[in-house]
Amino acid sequence: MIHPPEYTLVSHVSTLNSVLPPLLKSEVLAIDCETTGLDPLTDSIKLMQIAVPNHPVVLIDLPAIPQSHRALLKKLLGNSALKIAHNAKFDWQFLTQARLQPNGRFFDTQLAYQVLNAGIKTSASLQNVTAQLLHIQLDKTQQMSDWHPPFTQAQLRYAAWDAAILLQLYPILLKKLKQAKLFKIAQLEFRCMPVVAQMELNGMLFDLSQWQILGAKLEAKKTTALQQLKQLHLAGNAQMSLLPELTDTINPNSPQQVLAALQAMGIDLKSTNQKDLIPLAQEYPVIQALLDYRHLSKITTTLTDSLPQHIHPKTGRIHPNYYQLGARSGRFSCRHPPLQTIPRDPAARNCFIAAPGHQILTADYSQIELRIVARLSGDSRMRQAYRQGSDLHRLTAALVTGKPISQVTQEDRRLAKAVNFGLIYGMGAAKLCIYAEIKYGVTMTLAAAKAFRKRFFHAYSGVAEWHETIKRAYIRGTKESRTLAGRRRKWASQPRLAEMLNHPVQGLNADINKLAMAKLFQPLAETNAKLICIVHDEIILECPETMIDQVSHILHNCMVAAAQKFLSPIPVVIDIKASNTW
DNA sequence: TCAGAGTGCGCC
DNA sequence: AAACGGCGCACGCTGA
Repeated sequence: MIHPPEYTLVSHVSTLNSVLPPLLKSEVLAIDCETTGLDPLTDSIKLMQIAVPNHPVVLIDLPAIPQSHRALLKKLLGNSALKIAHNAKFDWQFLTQARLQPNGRFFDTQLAYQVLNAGIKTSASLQNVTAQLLHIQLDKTQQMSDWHPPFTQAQLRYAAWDAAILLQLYPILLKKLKQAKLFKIAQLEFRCMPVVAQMELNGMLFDLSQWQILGAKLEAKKTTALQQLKQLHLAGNAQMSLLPELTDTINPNSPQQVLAALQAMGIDLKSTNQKDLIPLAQEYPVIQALLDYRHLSKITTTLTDSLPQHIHPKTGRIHPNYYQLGARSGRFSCRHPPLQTIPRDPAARNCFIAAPGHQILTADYSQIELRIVARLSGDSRMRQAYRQGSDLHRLTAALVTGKPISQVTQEDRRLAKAVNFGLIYGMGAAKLCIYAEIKYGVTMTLAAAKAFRKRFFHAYSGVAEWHETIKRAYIRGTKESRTLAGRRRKWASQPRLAEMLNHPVQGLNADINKLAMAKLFQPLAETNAKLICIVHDEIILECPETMIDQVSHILHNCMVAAAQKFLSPIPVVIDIKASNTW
C-alpha cells in the first residue's frame, strides 16, 4: 500500500527558492502539469507538480511566480536529471510555451506502457496504467476541475498523487522494459518525444484561399458527376420501365441503396466497393460515373470542409496531433486533421506552403520497405540489385515477364510494382489481380497472376525462404513479432500470417524513421529550420531559403545514418526536394 | 435517439 | 489450401 503523498504548495518566490535546491541534486524528476485546457498554443499552466524520491511533492502555483523569478526552476527543468512524465509531450509543450523547456533524458510512462503492450488493445491512461501496475485506483475527479487558486485540498491532493505515482511506476516499467528487451525501443520513443512535441507546435502553413478555390472546383465536379450518375441510372432503367422518380430517392452515398439500384439495372454485383466496381467500369458507364462521384465525394467531404476548421486562430497554421504509438506496427498515427492522408494530387498538396523567406524541404526514403525486405530476407538477387543501384521494380518486371530489362515497358514496371508490394506480404493470386487493377491500372488474368506469383518467388528465393521462416513461427502459434530494432508487437489471439509478414517490415520502417527524427533534434535546433510533418517514410521541414543546402545536408545525413544502422549492407537512398509548397 | 459496428477510401 | 499490412474519417445503418 502506498501512502498519500505529502506535498508543499509554492505560491511565492521565496518559498520556491527554498524548496528547489534539494531537488536540483536528484537524479530523477517526476513532472506533471495542470493547465487551463488542452491546447498549448492558447492554454497555460495553472499548477506544476514536481516529485523526487523521499521528498514532499512540490506543487508550484506557476502564475504566481513572475517570469523574472523562474531562473532556478528553469535550471532544474533544464538539468541532466531523468524527467519522468505520463504523456510527456503534453507537459513538454506547455513548459516550452512557458519558456521552461525541459531538457535531459526523458522517461514517458505512457509511451513505456504502450511499447510494452504494442498490438494489444488497452488504455494507456495514467489511471489504467496505475491500476494495472500498482493496483491503485487513482481518483481523477479533480482532473477537469477549475485550476484556479485558492486550490482546494482535494485538488492539491490529486495533483500531488499524479506526480508521486510516476515515481512508483517508473521502476516497475523500467524493469518490465528490460525484462522484455524493450528498453532500447522505449528509449528511442523517449528521444522522439520532444521532436514530435515541437513538430506539433510548429504546424504547417496552409493557403486557405487556394484551398477554397480548389474546393469550389471539386464541388462543381462532384455535382456534375452526380448528375451524370443520375442520368445514366435513368437511362439504364428506361428499358425496364422503372419510375424516373426512383433515381431521386436513391442516396448515392448509401452502399446498400446503390447496390440495389445497380442490381435492378441488371448488373451482377455483390458489393459496391472499388474492387468489384472497377472491372465493370468499362462495360457500364453508370459504374464509372459512380466511381467518379465517390472519389470526388470522398475528397470534398473529408477535406474541403474539415481542413480549414483546423487552422489555428493564433498561428494560422494547422497543428495536427501525432501519436507516436498510434499504430500497432510502431508507426505514427495522425489526427485532427489526418495530414498523413492528404491526397498526393499536387493541387491538394500545393495548398501547404512555406512561410515567407522559407521553403518546404521534403525527404523520403526511396523504396524503404523493399530495401528492408532485401535486408531481412538476405535475398541475393535483391541485394545485388540494390548494390548496383538498379531499379528493383524493373528487375521484377523483367523476371516475371521473361523480358530482358532493356525491353521492360512502363506498363510492365507498374505491374511489377503491384507484384512486389503485394507478394512480399503474402498476397494471393486473386487479390493480386484486383490490387494491380486498382492501384496501378494493370489488368491481369487470374492465371497470369498465379504465374507471376510463382515466378516471383522463384526469382527471389530468399524472400520465399524468409516467408517460410515466418510461416513456421506462425504455425507454432507464436503470438508476437519483433523488428530488427527489437520493437515487439503482440497479439491477443491468433495473428493472421500476413500480419506477421508485415510487422517486421512496417515496424522497422517506423524504427528507422523515428531514429532519424531523434538524430535530427539537436542539429535541427541549431538551425532555424523546423520539422513540420511526418508521413511514415517522409520527413518534411520548413527551412529558411538561405539554409536549404545546409539543412538538406543535415537531413540527409541523419536519415542515412538511421537507416544504415539496420539496413547495411543494403544501400539507402533519400530523395530530397525543396519547393515553395509541399 | 444514440453509440457502435460496418462500408468505403484517402495516404504510406 | 489460402491468407497483403498500417491508419483516420464520413457516411448510412442497426439495435437497444
